[in-house]
Amino acid sequence: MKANRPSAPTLRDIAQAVGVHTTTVSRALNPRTQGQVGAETVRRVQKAAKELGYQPNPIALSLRTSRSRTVGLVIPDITNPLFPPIVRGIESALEAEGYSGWIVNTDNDPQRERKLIDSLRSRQVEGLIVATARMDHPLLAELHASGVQVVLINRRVEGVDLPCVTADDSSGVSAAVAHLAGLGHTRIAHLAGPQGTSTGVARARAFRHAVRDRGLPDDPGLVVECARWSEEAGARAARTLLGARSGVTAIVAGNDLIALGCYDVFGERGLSCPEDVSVVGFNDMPFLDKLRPPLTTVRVPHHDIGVEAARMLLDGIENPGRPARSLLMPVSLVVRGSTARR
Amino acid sequence: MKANRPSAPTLRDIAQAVGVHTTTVSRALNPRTQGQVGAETVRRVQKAAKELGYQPNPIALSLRTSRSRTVGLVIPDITNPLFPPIVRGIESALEAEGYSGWIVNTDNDPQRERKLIDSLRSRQVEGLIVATARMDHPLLAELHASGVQVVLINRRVEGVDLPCVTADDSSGVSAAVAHLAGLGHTRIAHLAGPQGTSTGVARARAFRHAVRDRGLPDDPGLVVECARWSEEAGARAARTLLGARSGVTAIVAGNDLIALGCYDVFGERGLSCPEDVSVVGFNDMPFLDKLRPPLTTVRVPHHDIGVEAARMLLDGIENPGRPARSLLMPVSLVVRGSTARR
DNA sequence: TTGTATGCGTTATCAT
DNA sequence: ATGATAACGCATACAA
Repeated sequence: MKANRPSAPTLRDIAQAVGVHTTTVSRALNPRTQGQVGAETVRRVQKAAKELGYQPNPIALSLRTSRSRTVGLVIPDITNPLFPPIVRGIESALEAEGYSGWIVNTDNDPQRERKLIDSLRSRQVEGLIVATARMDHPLLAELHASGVQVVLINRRVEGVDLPCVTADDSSGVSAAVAHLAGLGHTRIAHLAGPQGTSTGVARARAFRHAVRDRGLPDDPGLVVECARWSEEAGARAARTLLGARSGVTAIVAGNDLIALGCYDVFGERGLSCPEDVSVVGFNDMPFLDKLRPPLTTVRVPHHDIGVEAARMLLDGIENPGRPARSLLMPVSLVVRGSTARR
Repeated sequence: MKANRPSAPTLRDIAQAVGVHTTTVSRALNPRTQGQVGAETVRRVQKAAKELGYQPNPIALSLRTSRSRTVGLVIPDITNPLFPPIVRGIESALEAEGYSGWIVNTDNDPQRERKLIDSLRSRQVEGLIVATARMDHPLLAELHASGVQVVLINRRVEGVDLPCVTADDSSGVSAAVAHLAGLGHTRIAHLAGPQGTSTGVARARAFRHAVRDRGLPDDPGLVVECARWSEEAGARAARTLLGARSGVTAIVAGNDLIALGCYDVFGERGLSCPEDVSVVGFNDMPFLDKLRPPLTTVRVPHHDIGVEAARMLLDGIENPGRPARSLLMPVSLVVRGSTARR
């Protein structure tokens, strides 16, 4: 036997209960239009609404208004420990304004990304927070051109003036290099993130600057690009770097996962960290303090990045046409056990 | 200047282009009703639809049909590394059937949970996958009673016959105890998860059975309950356990986070693992192999749990009234460095 | 085989 | 201050 599920009460139900027209109920319940309705009527409508347990139907509302109080969260993969804290930050800021977020995972597949964003748009999301930007990203340029509200996190796009919230990559890398130089390291290498991403480029550039500023060798062989921001790609690049017998004693990894890839290669080659080689990561993802050895890394305020990105997006939704801002979030070096005096 | 964003084409646009009525277009595009339309008309309609880039409007569709091809994912906190793989599993199974999932984080707050589930329901989700079940959970009982499709993961609810997908806790704990006993440990303790959750109870019960079956002491002092499934709660319980000077040489932790709490306490007390005390976790969350020491744990097929839960839910949606099944997913012990011979 | 009419729940635009 | 009407995009009972 099917459960007897009474369908949710509508404006019409309230109207009937109170003895007024649905239009009046709508106005009485909408703070913006409440003034148009008699005070006594408002009172009775609100009472009835509460008694019936009225909840506005967001779907009907969307259909009518073409809005949804919803934004899309476009990330590569929620399985990357970087993203959950950002997502929570985003959602807490959205929630404060009565919005909510819809998460999609693109797996860095442009086709999939396009499909998912289409689906998001067909659901009338009012904006997009995008963490998958590549430097050359036609889809984002397209969206921007067609007036879709977009905020980028962690990444930028070349030649498109999109608002973004990123970590201060330059300061972070610089602090890492300073730390290693202070420990007496002179041949410092960089396992760079993919150079198709602005973050990869920014960190690599910052690395070269930092190294040069200290009068250390800016040998091209000391920078190896990783194909992806992953442990495996990091390991591959670390093998190249370490195979070249370049006398490297310290590595600035593009991010924590790449640093983990280094750990794997140290294991393979019988190198010990930090005795033989020091490593610094980037991001400070969870549980890094419990690794063997605990990873020295650059802490990034993920939650805050999410909060700021959400605020920026809501701001753009409310004030379209406002010029794009870029927010640089402060980072800090967290010294743990993976770095030691040379 | 506002971008000229042409609104998405509707059935009406196609109808106009082809010169038929919207009804005909609707039928021609709907596989189920295509037979009612002339083959030639179908062809022309489909051609026009493709040319115009028609995408059905899911909101209008929802309003009309009270469905949404959407399900709600109710989890405590996406920041817990346990959940992302499950979420991905769920989404891949949903995607295959044209469904998608909407994630909400309850933070284990019943008020918040109710609010979020209300919001999900008002968005016409066709079902719920719930990971936040407590043994006594009136809200879930309510939902079940009112005919909402629900599938539980990781947890069960007492006295309510809800379908669920869980790890085989009993086998996992049993394997952990067998492993430790095989290493010569006799005083084995259990840091149990919250006893308000079925998982906490199941693992604790399995622990006592396993210990007794081997003729080892089933001392009540050897089981300490953690207030939450967290590192901090695990540490607190570990302090209690280790403070009691009970001669414990091995610990079966309720889950990996609790095991990490043990690591913290070992650090505080100058105990070394596995020399002084062995620890086994549960779940095999990411990066455990890189801890100091690498954590021996019970691997749970998170992705598969997600896949099965989603399939079960879709099955329930398509065939309401089908009896609830409980699916037990196989686990396996992963031996690493946190356990050693006594 | 195709078209007409209606309604899902809401709000905007009129009119009263 | 309130009501009547229409429309958002779609699917369906009914008519032709």
